[in-house]
Amino acid sequence: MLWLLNQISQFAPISPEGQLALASVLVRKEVPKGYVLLEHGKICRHLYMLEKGFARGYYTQDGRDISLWFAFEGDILASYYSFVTLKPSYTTIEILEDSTIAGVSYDQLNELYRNYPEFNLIGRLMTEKYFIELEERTLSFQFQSASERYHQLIEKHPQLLQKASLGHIASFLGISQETLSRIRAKK
Amino acid sequence: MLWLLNQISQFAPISPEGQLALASVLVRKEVPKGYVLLEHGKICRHLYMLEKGFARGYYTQDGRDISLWFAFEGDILASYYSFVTLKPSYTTIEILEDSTIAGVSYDQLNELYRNYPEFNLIGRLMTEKYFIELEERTLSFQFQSASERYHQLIEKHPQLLQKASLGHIASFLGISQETLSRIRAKK
DNA sequence: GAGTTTTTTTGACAAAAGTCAAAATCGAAA
DNA sequence: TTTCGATTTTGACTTTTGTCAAAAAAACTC
Repeated sequence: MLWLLNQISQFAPISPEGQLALASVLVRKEVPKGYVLLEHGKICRHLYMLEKGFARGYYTQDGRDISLWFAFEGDILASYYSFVTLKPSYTTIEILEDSTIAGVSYDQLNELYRNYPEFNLIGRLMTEKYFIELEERTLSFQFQSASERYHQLIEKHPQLLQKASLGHIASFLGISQETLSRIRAKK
Repeated sequence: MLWLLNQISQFAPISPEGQLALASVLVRKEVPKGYVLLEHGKICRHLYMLEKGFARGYYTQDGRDISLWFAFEGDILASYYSFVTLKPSYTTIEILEDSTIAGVSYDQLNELYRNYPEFNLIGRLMTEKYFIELEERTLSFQFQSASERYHQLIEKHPQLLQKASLGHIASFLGISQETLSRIRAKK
């Protein structure tokens, strides 16, 4: 429990009452490798943070799946889109390593927002953070070649090579697995 | 003034006091076509909304500029990245049609956030909205061909063809102008 | 450790997109 | 209207990436 409070209060300090209220609704779970946290087509009703482990989100298109993101420790596990709009998620969330997750349900979070407005500040700052990260990713598609995107990704997350398959990484970069293999081959 | 209050309160109702406070710090400006609202390298210290007119944000790379977004009425004009982090903006914001803009400065907005916490809710909801739009754009790069991206863009914003040059649109789609021209040629 | 399954790499070819240069078209100004 | 300048299109060619199939390598199971 403490861990998540700690993570969140890095965005903005939380009052003791807020901390208590959050702690009382927090859910903490151990989930095994292969577990599907959110299924395509279902509504995302929980906002989890990955305390320990590894996961990814992906779309399915014409039978093949395309990675949207990888989650490391401290990252959010949710379909923002579905969680915010309460519409069915396009994303499937798959646990890739035995993990510990902690989070709150949609209803509970909105209770928190209502009763402890300070959480709106945190919510805003976290959303801003993820917005900026996503912006960077969008720009990488617009500006960089596949090879540049790959090398930059590996530089930022060297662990990724141990944790995810090349197929997962290739689809994340928006290229075929063969192209990624060739990028890796040269130099 | 009323217009902007109206727009914003679509995200969440604002108390009369909040409305007054916002109104008292709002800036409203007429800016001519060609005006540069934010220069690359400068810190974005204002959050404007486009009341009327048309604008775009772009990066410059190797002498050529690449459109990041187009802004229609009701859209935000700012470099989120720079505004949130107070680091120099990579984006340049250019007014493409005589426009009316309305907004607040960084300091004033943070005063509002501090004195009227309800604005954090609005800030969060607006950021969420833009996050989801950006997510869609990112996916389009990962999933769709240039041709699909083009047709979808035009379907969503038919006015764009009247307002922006093909060069601007091509760079927004992440392709060369010649490729866009050829996409348009076939059917 | 042999055999099976999955992942990764390689080869051959096709399709998509980029580049450079020139031509055609469009629009505003004289 | 004519002209100048910018935008858009077209042509020829190159580079990048995709696809399908097969081979090689790695990981897993018994």
